[in-house]
Amino acid sequence: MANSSNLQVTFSKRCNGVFKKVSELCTLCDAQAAIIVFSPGGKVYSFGHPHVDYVIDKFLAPNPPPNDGLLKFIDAALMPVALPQCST
Amino acid sequence: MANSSNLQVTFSKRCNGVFKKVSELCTLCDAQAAIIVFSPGGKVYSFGHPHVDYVIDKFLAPNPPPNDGLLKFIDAALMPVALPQCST
DNA sequence: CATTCTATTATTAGGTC
DNA sequence: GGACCTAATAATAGAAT
Repeated sequence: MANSSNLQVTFSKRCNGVFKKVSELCTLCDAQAAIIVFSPGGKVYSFGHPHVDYVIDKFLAPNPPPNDGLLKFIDAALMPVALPQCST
Repeated sequence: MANSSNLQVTFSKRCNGVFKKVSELCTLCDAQAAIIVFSPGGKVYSFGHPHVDYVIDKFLAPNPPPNDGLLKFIDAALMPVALPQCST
């Protein structure tokens, strides 16, 4: 593809193509899926089956010990620091 | 497709196809994207550019102002607590 | 931006290994 | 589960609206 206005057109077409593919994957194969796309222009497009948020939640909070990825980071951030002891 | 073992095969093939399409969308169109798929068997497959978590954060935390949602939560978690004063 | 058109290219189901 | 093959189907770039 050539310049940056064609890029936007190509993005539109391919984005539609991907969304269609994801939709087909869900309906034909009985899968649950979510896709989030930020265009070069900054706009966000999303699709999810049964819902985007449902799939994200399921992804972020898996049943067997959820301490992975970002959640692990948050857990670390929430760890209480050792407070200075007050000597009387 | 016929029975349920073929369904698994079809899922594998189509899932790979979708991931390739998403990958192409990112590289060819300079987009940021994340996709999460739960197979009929319950296994999870994910892909994201630059990272799955990055895109999810950006999706969950709308831009204006940048310190929202999860990032805000992390900031709050990192805020120093008021230390008890030591009275002499 | 989205849609339509069309020749070209890529994906897919089904089979086999 | 994967990798490879092939005929049938679908997606895509580019130009125009």
